[in-house]
Amino acid sequence: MKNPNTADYLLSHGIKPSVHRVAVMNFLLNNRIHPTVDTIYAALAPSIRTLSKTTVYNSLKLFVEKEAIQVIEIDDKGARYDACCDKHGHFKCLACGGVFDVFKMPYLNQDELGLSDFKITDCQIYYKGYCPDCVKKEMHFNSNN
Amino acid sequence: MKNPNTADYLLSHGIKPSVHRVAVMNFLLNNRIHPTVDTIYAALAPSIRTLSKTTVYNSLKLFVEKEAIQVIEIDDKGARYDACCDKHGHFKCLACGGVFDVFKMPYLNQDELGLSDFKITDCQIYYKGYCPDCVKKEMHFNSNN
DNA sequence: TTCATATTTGAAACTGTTACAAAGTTAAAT
DNA sequence: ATTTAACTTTGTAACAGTTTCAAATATGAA
Ligand SMILES: [Mn+2]
Ligand SMILES: [Mn+2]
Ligand SMILES: [Zn+2]
Ligand SMILES: [Zn+2]
Repeated sequence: MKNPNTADYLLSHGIKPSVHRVAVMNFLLNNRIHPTVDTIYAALAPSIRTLSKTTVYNSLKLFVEKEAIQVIEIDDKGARYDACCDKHGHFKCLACGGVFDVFKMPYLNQDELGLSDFKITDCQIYYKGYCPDCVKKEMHFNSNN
Repeated sequence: MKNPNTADYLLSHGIKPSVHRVAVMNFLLNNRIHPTVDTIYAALAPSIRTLSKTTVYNSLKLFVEKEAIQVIEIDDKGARYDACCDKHGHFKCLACGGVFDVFKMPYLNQDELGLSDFKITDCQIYYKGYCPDCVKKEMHFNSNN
């Protein structure tokens, strides 16, 4: 499970690859589901008995700072983390809570947007609604997620 | 201050125009600054001595449900509220906290996005960075807002 | 005035996240 | 091997924004 590529990936972003950090990064690289902190912690805690949730928070925050991953703050139900740093949008299903990539994005030019005099450091595009599976199942009225 | 147009606006969205609701809606209509709950409460409390922050929360939630306003959840520092329900993006300055409208948006077609089988109910576009004023003042390293 | 209904309040609960001091780990220098 | 300094991790408590809820208040029709 301790993929050597994962340690190299962290090193290439100036992150010291501790055992816990490698485990968290590895999970993100191998589970492209935009997991929450709780999902990551729940998945890793059984096999890493000494892992604390604070360490998951610490690691993810560090990864984001070092631009090894990106964070998706699509609602106030818990941030999602994405090992893919390419510019892309996200769709969140209000029924099942799943987060889907939206890679086919229109080209956005800073001048065309009327933001010539701004310094843009980040752009996030969020869609919400119901995913194909939930549309089929008519699961249109769920509450949480 | 009790603008009759504001009561009519609420009524047209199926909202009973109580004194407090009219005050909150009125503030949003006359202050297009994407205010937070705290900003609204701080502005109204002096003149409406009996106003509670919970009522501001209640009113805004109702307005959003009835689609009389829209909510901008651009970060976890407090939701912003916008009397303009037209589809547009927002830019938040990381230095001064100001939220700016981005009306010149590219056209986004559901099929072109690869979301043909999804049911899209909402789309939000968020930019972050530094506004022209803060770029000039080189206020690039503020913490809060 | 009475009654039913709707609104508002204030306090407490809740959620995701952060701060922090103490404890543990690592590895270079001695 | 031992010391030392720097870094990592932990667990708890604090924090911020928001929601819940029962009690209090207001509204308005009969
Ligand atoms: Mn993604
Ligand atoms: Mn706006
Ligand atoms: Zn779904
Ligand atoms: Zn600014």
